[in-house]
Parts: sequence; structure tokens; C-alpha cells
Amino acid sequence: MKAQQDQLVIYNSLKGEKEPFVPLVEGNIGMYVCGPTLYSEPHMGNMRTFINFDLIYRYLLHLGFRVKYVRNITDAGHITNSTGQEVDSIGAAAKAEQLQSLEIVYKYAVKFQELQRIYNLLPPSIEPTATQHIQEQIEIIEQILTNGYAYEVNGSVYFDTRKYMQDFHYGILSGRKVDELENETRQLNSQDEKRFFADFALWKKANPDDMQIWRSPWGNGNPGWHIECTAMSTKYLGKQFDIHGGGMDLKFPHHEDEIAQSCGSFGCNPARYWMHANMLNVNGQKMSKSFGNYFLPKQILDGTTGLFQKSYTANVVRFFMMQAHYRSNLDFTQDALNAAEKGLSKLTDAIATLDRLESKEASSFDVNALVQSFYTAMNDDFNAPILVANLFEATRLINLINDGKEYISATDLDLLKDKMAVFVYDVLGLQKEAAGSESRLVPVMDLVLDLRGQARKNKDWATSDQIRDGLANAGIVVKDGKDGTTWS
RNA sequence: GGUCUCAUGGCCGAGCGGUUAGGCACCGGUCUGCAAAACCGUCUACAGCAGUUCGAAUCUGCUUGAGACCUCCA
Repeated sequence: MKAQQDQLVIYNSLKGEKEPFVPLVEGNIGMYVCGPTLYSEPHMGNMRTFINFDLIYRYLLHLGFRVKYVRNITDAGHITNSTGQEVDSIGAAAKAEQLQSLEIVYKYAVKFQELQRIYNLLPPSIEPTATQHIQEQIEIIEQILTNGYAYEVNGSVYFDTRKYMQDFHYGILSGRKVDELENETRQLNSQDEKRFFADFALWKKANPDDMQIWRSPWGNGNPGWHIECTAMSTKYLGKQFDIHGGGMDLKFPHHEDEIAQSCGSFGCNPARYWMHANMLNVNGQKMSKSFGNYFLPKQILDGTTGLFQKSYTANVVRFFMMQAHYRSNLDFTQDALNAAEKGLSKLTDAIATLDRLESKEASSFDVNALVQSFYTAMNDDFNAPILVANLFEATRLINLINDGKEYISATDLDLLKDKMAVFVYDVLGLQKEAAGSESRLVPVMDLVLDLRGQARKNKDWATSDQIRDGLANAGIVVKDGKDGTTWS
């Protein structure tokens, strides 16, 4: 696997280009991904990011890296909304639902856990929460103050962007240029305590109606939105680690500010490689709460999205997402989901066929090259769509072997079985179809199909078709293949 | 308004200077009592206009269209 590890190339948002991946410590990877803010149930778009980073995590593990994967849960923090007001979205949700803040967080954390299980996400190594790390956040803020890149005003602490820009590059990640000109065009709120429009809160003085309040050297208050990730990534992965990921929409200001906080306190960018997953679209527009065009991951499972005429399994949704690259937009449409459903079925059928295949003396095609193509695809910035295309090439060959038009040696067959399973289940994270959920039906169906088989043998088509139609009415489809009759 | 990204066959979606992406649909075939399913094969597109090049979906410029970010967001 070391040879494959050395081939891995990652697109680094920091530089805007692909570069060979070299971990800080050979064979080890520290990866931090910004998790959800649990003031509501994560929607399908949120899930896409987590599914994509799950793919990345899975492939890194498969390559034999020791990966420490930290994904936080945001359960506190004040953010600045579009009108310039500092708001506590969790507190707001708590008030709306007449619950305490942590009740809100816990309620949605349970749902998020369930979604992770359903969509087959591997649990991260650590899932820290902001409220468990207030002390660490305070310590980093103190360090930034000591270094002169922050100032205190009336019980709140703000990051001093102008001071920071004298020594560091604010905008290194997002490409944003911050200048005085913009300061003039964007009016500071009259009661704003910030000295400069681009300054952001590290600590915010408590409001009388805040639901959660913590003590600090600057009085009672709440941590700012961006400092929690700096505190938690530093605590668990160190001042500098390998990969920092998150959704594209977090690039600015969240990740830019994380870099500023790390540079302002420790003097270095926290991550060597910044990775950004792209958004999920609905009718060409980003799925988001504010647009109202979102739906919940569970709605697609029970067919209640209102957008599609039928339901889809989590496996189909995941496979659908794997057919687009993580850095591309992806359009969620019914036709595309139907296509994914059929394609997945074709792929899993081929894996089943693989078990029935018989080997010959030699192989009629280059199995090693085929397997290598799986690695080549994923080593190129986790190009899952190419991997899927190559898996379909394998599918075609498997079916041809089954038809006797191609052949494979015993060694190659073992290799192919192993790698197909590895890439489909371990890397893409697809789940083997749960069999036996209707176990009581199995002996009944065996009996019914046996009777129908006898009728067919006797060319009693009337009885045969009567059984088939009757089962169809009960929602059971009978298929007569050359190897016997199957149902589903 | 500022910054940036993208425009690929009926649909979804790879590609980053020369080779078949792939899936779904369509069509043809195999199988089959019929049907369905399954399998095989076919289908050869790159928004428009100009340019660079022996050669461009791929590079450059312009035009048109779409989207994202610019202190809510995964």
C-alpha cells in the first residue's frame, strides 16, 4: 500500500491546484472536518459533504494510513448574520421550540447519529463539541490578545484584521481582498464595537436573554463562531495537521478566520491541505435552508420529499453521489436517481455473479491493470466517478466471463473478488443489500414458485400467469431467468 | 456592485492538447410459452464567435447563459 500512498494527489484549495500528498508524519494523517451546527436536522445537502469526507476517510484508511479523523459538533457560538447582528442560532431554535439549548443540540445530535448509520458513515475518531472546549477557546483568545491581533471592547473580544494584515495574508484561502475602500462602502453599524468591518468576534459579551453563558477573563459571554474549530483541531491534532475539510460555503469567512486565528496565536496555518466539498443542487440552485429548497435525508427514504414520485434507499443516494466528483456541483433529480438505482443494481448483480464464476488456466484480459485502474482513479484527488466507471468496466467483463466469452485464472479471480468488494463496500461505502428482512416469506415463495414451475413444465400457462399476476398485485415481481425463477 | 466558478449527447456526469469515460433512456440482438428481468452491442456530444496549434471539449480573447461567495449555511 505504500506504493499507492505515494501516488495520492490532492487538490489543495489553499493553492488552487492538485499536489502530491505528503503527510507531516509518514503513514499518519490528521484530518479535521467542520461538522454540523445542530440547531435543526441536517438536510441532504449537509449530508453530501459528510458523505464525501467519509469517502475520503475510507480511502485513506484503505491505503493503510493511520488516520485521526476529528469532526466537531457545533453546539454553541455566536455568529454574525447578514444584517450584521451577532446571533445565537441554537439559542434561537431553543426559544422557538421552548427547550434548553442543550436539549436542542441533543435532539438533533441523535438524529444526526441515526443518519450517519443509515448512510453508512464511519464514525470519526473523535467528535468533540464546542461547549466541552470553552477553556481551550479562551486560552487561544488570550494568546491572540497577547500577540496583539485582537482587542477587547466592553466585555467582547474582536480579531484585529488590520493589525493581522501587517504580518500575515488575510484572504490567503478565499482570495478575498480586504481594503480600506471596502470599509467605506460598507457602513459599520452605529453601535458596532468593531474597529474595522472585517474584524470578527472571538468572544461576545453575554446578552441578558442568552440561554448559555460562560465565564471568561472578559466577563460572562459566549465564544465566537470560528474559534471553536481552532480550539478543537489544535487540541486533538496539534498546531499544524494534514487535512482540513468542510463545505465550500465555509471557505469564507469561517476557514479564512480559522487560518487567521491559528496564525495569530501560533504563527502557522493549521492545515497543509485544505479540501472543500461542493454543494448539492436542486433545479440548478444550491440546496439551503434559506432558499427553502431543501429536504431531509429521511424524506427521500420514505418518498415524502414532494419532489420525487418514489422513494430511494440510502444506498442508492450514496451511489448517486459517488458518480459525481466531490468538488463538482451535483444536481439532485429524479431521472438521475433512477439511473443510479439501476446502475447500482447492475453493479451488485455483477458482484453476486463473481461468486459463481469458474476459473480457467489463464485470464483473457489484464486483471491487474483493471484493479490498478481503481487505484489510479482514487489516487487522483479521490475521483470516485472514474472509479465507478472502471467498476462498470469490471462488471462488463464479469458478465462476459459468465457468458463464456472471456475467461479468468484462479489467482486473478481471487484478486478481482477481493478488490471489487474492497472498492464497492469499504471505499465507496455501499452496503450489502440486507437479505432476509422478509424471512418468513422465503419458504412461502419457494412453495409458490415451485408450484408455478410445475405448471410451466406442464405448459399450463393459465395457472402460471395467474400466479404471476396474483403476486404482482401483492407487489412481488417474478422474473424467469435461464437459471431459474427469482422474485423481489 | 466586487470576487470567483461553470457551460459536455434525451437525462445525470467524467475529462484538463491527440486515445471508448461511465450510468440511465433509446435502438438492435441473445435468452424466453408470453411478459418482465438479465446480458451483449449500437448511439459519438462538448453554449456561440474568433484566435493559438500539425491537432482543441481541453489553451487564449470576446459574446451569451447559469451558479457560488461577499460576515446564516455543509
